[in-house]
Amino acid sequence: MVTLTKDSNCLRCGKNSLLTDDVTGEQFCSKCGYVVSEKINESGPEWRSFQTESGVNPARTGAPSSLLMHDMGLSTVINPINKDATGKPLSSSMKSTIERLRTWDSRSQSHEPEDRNLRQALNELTRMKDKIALSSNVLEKASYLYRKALEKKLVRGRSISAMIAASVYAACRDTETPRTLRDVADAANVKRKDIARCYRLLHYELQLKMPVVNPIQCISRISSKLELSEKIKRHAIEVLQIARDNKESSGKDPMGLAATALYIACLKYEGNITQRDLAEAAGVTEVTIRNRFKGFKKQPSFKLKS
DNA sequence: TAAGATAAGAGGGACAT
DNA sequence: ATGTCAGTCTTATCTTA
Repeated sequence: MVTLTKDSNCLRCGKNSLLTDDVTGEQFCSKCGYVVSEKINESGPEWRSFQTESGVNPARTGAPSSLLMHDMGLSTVINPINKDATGKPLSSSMKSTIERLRTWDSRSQSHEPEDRNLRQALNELTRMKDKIALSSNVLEKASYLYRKALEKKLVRGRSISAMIAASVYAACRDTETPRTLRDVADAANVKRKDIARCYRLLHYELQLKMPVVNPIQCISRISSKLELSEKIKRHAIEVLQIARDNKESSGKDPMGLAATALYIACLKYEGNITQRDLAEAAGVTEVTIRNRFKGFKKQPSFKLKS
């Protein structure tokens, strides 16, 4: 789940104590709590491509994953006759294995336009990986979803970039990796609106079951940007729990909720954080924070502890 | 200068037509 | 399929303390 990455120092405190959450791909400092969400370091082993068409040098691939190669790493033709190298018939278990391999083999080779489409999408995916920190977990899931979308002909008439971006967003949601639609849109250079449309389509057509975004996860992201203390974070989480119990949080932007909770916490302790600071860090407007704030204040069990 | 208020507009879900 | 409605969020501008 959490592993130590060597040779990387925290950007804030300089200590060699960065940890990586393997699920979300997020790096954070175990000493000061700084979260690196902009870039992911090359810390894994070097993986080499399996496919060496026409004798080219083995290239370094983006991630250690066969799903990320457009043909699953299979680029050979499998003999359609069920005999082994010496001409004897294959055993039944081997025969079924070969059958399965042939299925993938034909899938990777028979649909030329789809294959080209997938190649392009996976290119796009690797580009996005470099812009926002994405774990291999998310990348795998995203490419899996995109394959499904291709299968169902959902990409027809839509832009590849938008659809792969939507797959990435869906993968993030599914793995509870805190990335907003906006983050993904910026990384993909696609309009937020278009990705949202594709995401809804994926969600509907593939019958995806997504966990609800927990605003508590947004807190650490925002507070890391503003270098807020642990005390404030804890208080903000309490505020969020009260809000959730009062049904004040349903249907609201989780980033807005998290920002408001932090704002309330900042009012109690260290008061020199403004709405604008929080709004900018959370990627919402000040007005949203104010509206949430108004809603929070209405709750009977909520008291502005001074 | 930070915070609050207000208004107009976009986008999407629910529901009825 | 298309339109309406309530609700959310954003942008912009003005006012208040």
